[in-house]
Amino acid sequence: MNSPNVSIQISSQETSEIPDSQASESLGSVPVSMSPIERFEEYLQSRGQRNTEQRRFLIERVFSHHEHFDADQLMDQLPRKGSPNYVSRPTVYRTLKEFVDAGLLRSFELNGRSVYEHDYGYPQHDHFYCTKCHKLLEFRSEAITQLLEEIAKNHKFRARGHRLTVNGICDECSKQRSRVRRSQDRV
Amino acid sequence: MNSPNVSIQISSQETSEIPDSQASESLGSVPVSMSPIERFEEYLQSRGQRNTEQRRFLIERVFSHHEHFDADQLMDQLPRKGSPNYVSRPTVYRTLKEFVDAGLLRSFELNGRSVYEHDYGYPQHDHFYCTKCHKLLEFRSEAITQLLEEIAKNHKFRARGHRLTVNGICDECSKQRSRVRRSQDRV
DNA sequence: ATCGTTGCAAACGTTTTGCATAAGG
DNA sequence: CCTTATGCAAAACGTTTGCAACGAT
Repeated sequence: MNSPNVSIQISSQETSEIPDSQASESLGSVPVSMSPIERFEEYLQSRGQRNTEQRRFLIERVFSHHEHFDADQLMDQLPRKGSPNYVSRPTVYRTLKEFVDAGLLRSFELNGRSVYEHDYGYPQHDHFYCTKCHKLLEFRSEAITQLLEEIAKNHKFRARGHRLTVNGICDECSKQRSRVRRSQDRV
Repeated sequence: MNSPNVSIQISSQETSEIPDSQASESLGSVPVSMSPIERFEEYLQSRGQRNTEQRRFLIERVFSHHEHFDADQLMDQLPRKGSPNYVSRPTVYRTLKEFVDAGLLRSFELNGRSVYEHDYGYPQHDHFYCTKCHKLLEFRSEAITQLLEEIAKNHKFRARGHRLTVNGICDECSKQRSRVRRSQDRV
């Protein structure tokens, strides 16, 4: 495999200032009253689409735990061809796209693949990406959102969201520094 | 073509606070005394690599003007097969990767392709991405860099840089809003 | 009965590779 | 000369598509 899969850890220690409550209008997430499943059903209905077994199965899996994943990782967790709830690769891709359209998931690109994460009902956050262990760590900062809103306003840019990834070395990897040391990582 | 090519405009109106001078240690760019070409020569020497005609030609092209580009866009500007300074596609890809390794270029992914931009000697900045006209606009904010450094420190994360893209609609497209209006953009 | 959805296979677009030849040092 | 770099062709990668069969409404 070329690019390593990405694992996830949540680091939710609020970083600074204002607690995350009133999610901001243009850059934050939206308060929630339905479950993802209900929300998706509504979405499908509103567009004359059908609530199939595969879609039901996938949404259940995807929202059963909070984790970042890509299409491959999701497929790996699903029943194999021949087993009861098999879902084909194209359908997985198609359905993930629908989840994004429906506002249930957000996606971003990392190492040449699309990574998905919960959006619906999940607070705005950004990521640290450890270039050593390839873990993706979440962090929240209302200050970033506010700062970006201000900057966007100054530039007359109508912001609809942002993608921010801070690259570097996570605490864990920093500590292991002198452990194995293969050849010396290019920085 | 699947994903639209990305054009670039620079919007360097400083957004707030501190002027960009002392580029910060871990997240900013580094002050410069050599030209990109000299710097690359040094890099090659230090690794026992060769300064070939193709590399010289490419670095000259890439640094002749400041613009974002992807491999395709670069290839389009280069001489065709048969012409004097033809450089093959694999070599373009290999060389771009070297430029990144050498610290001359930075790259990020957009719509499933790698986009490159000057790094060496170019100040830290981030981007607005207009989802309507697919233009990439630069903006600079020292405040973001500082905020991220603080957040990283709080999380014991050793930051080595970041990627930030604010998505939305640029001023120009906002004004044209009611002009054509194809179907109503999904938000 | 209709029309959206699925699985399959095969395509796609971007990037990478193996290898023989060319050329820098 | 020795080794790295190049160009070619072909592969690999993640993702998407056309289409016939299927299934929800």
